[in-house]
Amino acid sequence: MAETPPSGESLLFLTDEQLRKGIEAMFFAYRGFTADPDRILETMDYGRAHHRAIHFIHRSPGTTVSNLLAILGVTKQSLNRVLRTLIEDGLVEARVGRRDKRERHLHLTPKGAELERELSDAQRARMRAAFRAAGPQAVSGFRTVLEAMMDPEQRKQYQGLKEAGP
Amino acid sequence: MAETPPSGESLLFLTDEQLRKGIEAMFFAYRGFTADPDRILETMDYGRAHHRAIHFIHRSPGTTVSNLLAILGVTKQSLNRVLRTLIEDGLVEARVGRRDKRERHLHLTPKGAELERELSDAQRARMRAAFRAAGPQAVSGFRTVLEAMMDPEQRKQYQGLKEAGP
DNA sequence: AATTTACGTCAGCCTTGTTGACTTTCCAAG
DNA sequence: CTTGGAAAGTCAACAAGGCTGACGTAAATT
Repeated sequence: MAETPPSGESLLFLTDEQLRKGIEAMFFAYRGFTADPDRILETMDYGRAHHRAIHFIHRSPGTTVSNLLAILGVTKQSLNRVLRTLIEDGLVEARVGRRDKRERHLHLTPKGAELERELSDAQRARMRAAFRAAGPQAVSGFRTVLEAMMDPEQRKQYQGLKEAGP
Repeated sequence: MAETPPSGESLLFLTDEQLRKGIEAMFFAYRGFTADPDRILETMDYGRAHHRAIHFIHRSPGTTVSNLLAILGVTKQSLNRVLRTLIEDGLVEARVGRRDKRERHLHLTPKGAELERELSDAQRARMRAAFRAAGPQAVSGFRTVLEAMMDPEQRKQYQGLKEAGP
């Protein structure tokens, strides 16, 4: 495909029209991105907020409530409502910290892990199809732009949440 | 089922881990994407729903309510609430259709256009910075992947809303 | 001992989405 | 001309999921 040369002249990809296309691409794609899990969730009593909590607990088992708060960027009251139902329904387990007993370390139960798999399977299937159709080079660009679009704090969360903290 | 075996060349960009990164990139980037307009909107009595309406009316002046409904993917009751306040506040004008007087053709007033500019300036600034940092090739990939991630209907809206319909 | 931190909870509010039922307007087909 | 149905608007009721503020408790820190 005819890529623009990296020389200084073609800054055409920065025109307002191109930017508007980018903005709308984000809007429409995000809808597609959430559509599949949403369909699954709406058959249960859960919503997108539950999905997010489950996703990040799965990603970082043993993470604390305040860690999750920082990642999700919501208030503790809002998160607590979600977390409470997940714990009541036996999808999430909150273990009191060994070293610091004020902390609650969050884990998915087998049942929670099962729902997580169901949700992320659906979401990954779409992402995989999109990735495959677009090819590795496009995927690389996709990730580069998205990362550049994040707030610095969010970028840090994105890059390095390998360990759940001390 | 198992992973598709790497057919010679690396399909490593389709691993579950890579897909998970893509999923989280979408999540965090979308937050950044909406952050700037949200900050502006919260000082007024408006929310993200108002922004979306204003954006698409600006994009397709004279669009009808049902057009907007299809683009935004919400119920007319939900859209109507937003639209009503925008009309009351003098940001949007609803002109009765000439050919079909049931239709309302939506236009931004000067005041509405001013808010649109303020909002999209903020959003474009971030998008521009991200595009510039990533480069044209990455931007191309970004758009390719996002497009592949949309639902077919959304993709159609994305590609061809040049004209406001018959 | 006093303060700070982590978490939970109650109460109340807002935005933005949903359904369902109903009316008005008006184009177009019979 | 009548009528069916599409387009638009409205009212009512409700839910999810954000928010703030206030308060309580246990545990760690100073």
